[in-house]
Amino acid sequence: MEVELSARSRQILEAIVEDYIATAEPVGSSAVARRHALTLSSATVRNVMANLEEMGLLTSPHTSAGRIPTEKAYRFYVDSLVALRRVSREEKRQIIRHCRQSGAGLSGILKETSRTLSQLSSYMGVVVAPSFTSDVFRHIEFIRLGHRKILAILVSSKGAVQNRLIETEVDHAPEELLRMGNYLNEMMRGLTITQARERILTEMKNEKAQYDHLMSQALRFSEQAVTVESDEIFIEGQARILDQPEFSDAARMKEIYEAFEQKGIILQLLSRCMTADGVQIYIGSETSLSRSADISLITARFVTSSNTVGMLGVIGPTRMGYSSVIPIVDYTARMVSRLLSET
Amino acid sequence: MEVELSARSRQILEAIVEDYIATAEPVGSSAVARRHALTLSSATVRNVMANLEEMGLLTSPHTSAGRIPTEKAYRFYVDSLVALRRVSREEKRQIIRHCRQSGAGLSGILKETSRTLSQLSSYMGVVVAPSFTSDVFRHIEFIRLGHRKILAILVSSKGAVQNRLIETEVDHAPEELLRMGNYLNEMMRGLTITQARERILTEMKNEKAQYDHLMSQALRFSEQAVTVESDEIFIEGQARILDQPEFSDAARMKEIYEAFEQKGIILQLLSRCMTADGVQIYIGSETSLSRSADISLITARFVTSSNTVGMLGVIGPTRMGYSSVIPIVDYTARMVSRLLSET
DNA sequence: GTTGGCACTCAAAGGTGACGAGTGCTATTT
DNA sequence: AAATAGCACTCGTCACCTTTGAGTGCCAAC
Repeated sequence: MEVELSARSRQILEAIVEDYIATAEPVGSSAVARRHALTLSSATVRNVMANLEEMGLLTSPHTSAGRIPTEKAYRFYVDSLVALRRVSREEKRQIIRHCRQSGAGLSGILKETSRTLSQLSSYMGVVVAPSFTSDVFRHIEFIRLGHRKILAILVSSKGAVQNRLIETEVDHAPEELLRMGNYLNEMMRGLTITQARERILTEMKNEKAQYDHLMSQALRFSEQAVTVESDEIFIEGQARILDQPEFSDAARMKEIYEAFEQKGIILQLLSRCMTADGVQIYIGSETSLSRSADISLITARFVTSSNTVGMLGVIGPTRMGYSSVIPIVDYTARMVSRLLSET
Repeated sequence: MEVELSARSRQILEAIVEDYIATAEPVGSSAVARRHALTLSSATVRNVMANLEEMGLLTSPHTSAGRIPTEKAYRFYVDSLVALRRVSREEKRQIIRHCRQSGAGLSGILKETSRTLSQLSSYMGVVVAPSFTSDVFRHIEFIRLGHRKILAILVSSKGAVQNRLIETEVDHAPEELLRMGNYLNEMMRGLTITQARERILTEMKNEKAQYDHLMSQALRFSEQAVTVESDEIFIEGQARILDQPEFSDAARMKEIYEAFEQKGIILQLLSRCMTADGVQIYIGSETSLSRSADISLITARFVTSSNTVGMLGVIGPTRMGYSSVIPIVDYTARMVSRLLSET
């Protein structure tokens, strides 16, 4: 889908896209001629615009309104027109400060990052925690909470913690639990969570384990503990999207909010981005989010020292301030990667 | 603010409130006379309605519309008119099932509860986790994650887990961390988190501790670990509120969503409910949530075996189906209490 | 190739009047 | 004296119309 355009057409298209991003109103030929101090009359611009419309880059909502960029136009815009803004010193400061300040483990950092993204972009921030499964196992522990109830705590080397309540058939003494823990910690040292899980399953079939009651118990408990729940995902700044005029109507918004309550959808979407490096941009239907709502998504992945991969980004209207959001997402991903690699 | 009303006035008021709850439209005199098969003409109803308006229980948006209940009317309605529906067998089944199914510790249960509340009421469900602080301390543990980085894990007897990343000045060997943990676990056995915190602070001034380097380190770490973050709060079903006609306008909704992003506000609100037993109902301005938005809140507290208290409830429009939501909240609170007391 | 001019289109905004739901008052019935 | 029927009145809603103006497309002129 290569688009060939003369320099002038490009210039005009850029002007239209940026105008529309700024105002959310269809932009007319005279507005382009005036605002951009091109040495062109509106009539000429009109001719060019007619061309662009024919090429599927613009549409008019009706005959006597201005024109609106299509998805294709946004695509072209971000691919070859947009002049990326620098991330300002102040923004950098904010990103770094927020990354660091949060005290409460991995979740805390990521949640704070999501909030920062939302603040700086004025759209929604979204962060998907690195999948636990490829993290390296660090520690497992069983704590007796009460009669026949124990809490399993699983810690990865990145500080991600997962805990799970387990009901047991018999009551276990703390010493037993300690021995189980030691046994498992020994067994799973250095493995990733996925590997650990496999190891547990093979061990369970092992003859020796089957005769040692305590060991078989330990294996069964740990099998529950390493079964990973759905990934953590942080979406912040949902209210901000209401500022966008195109979402001021209730039906539209409902669609979006419902999409987001199904966090699974986003997860699926984002998992696609995991493979590629650098900033990824999905415009409108490319997001395969709710059918019609004009949503765009700018994401980048971040990595940790143990090579697990997470995702962060910004969700906003197609009519989004790409020139400033793209660098922010990029920079934030770098910072988070650096922070998480300092282990 | 006692309101004295004749039986007939009460009946009519009830009819109006319920009609309005059902339709969200101002209700007129003839509608009342007809729908309720009272042996009264619309003219008579009009007289009564004029009375009720004088008493501040009704308002008319304009001369020739029907009338709308005021906050005061809702208050009176829930205090002395409403006929509570039974919780249906099916609803009970759902509540119980959802409470139990969730595997992932306390947070999981509470989140699921919030979702269930939202589903059954068709409004928003909200759950505030029992404040950790009055929970009994169970276990503390330090895990070395990497160079000069340790993870502190604090577990309460109810299975609530809090973890915190700590950067240390020197690198600690696992054995040291183990000894610290043992020391602290011994020291804080049987105390509540609050008491444990105090204990730590007094110990830190203790001479003996000041000379034992390891001990003083342990105390400093644990002090960070027991410092409680903001309470956990689960709000589910935010999209549902968009179904309510009175919130179909964007400005209204924005107000609400912003209020909820500031979870602190809700927390403050809910903490008031903690003291009282049974179902609490806050109507409109009583919620002291966003000034104007017509929001009501139905809450009940739940308790755990260790006597910590959490809050759950439903947030909806003032025009809410009180007769069915109140029993649902009540029943859910009882179930959650029972579930959490089974330790 | 660019431009000015002009006829044309169409949504948005404003105005008008019929309609009807609902009220308040009063005279009348029970 | 309480309940009702009747009636004039109010006022928002709806359907319909006109006006306005931004914007287009096309053509003839530069």
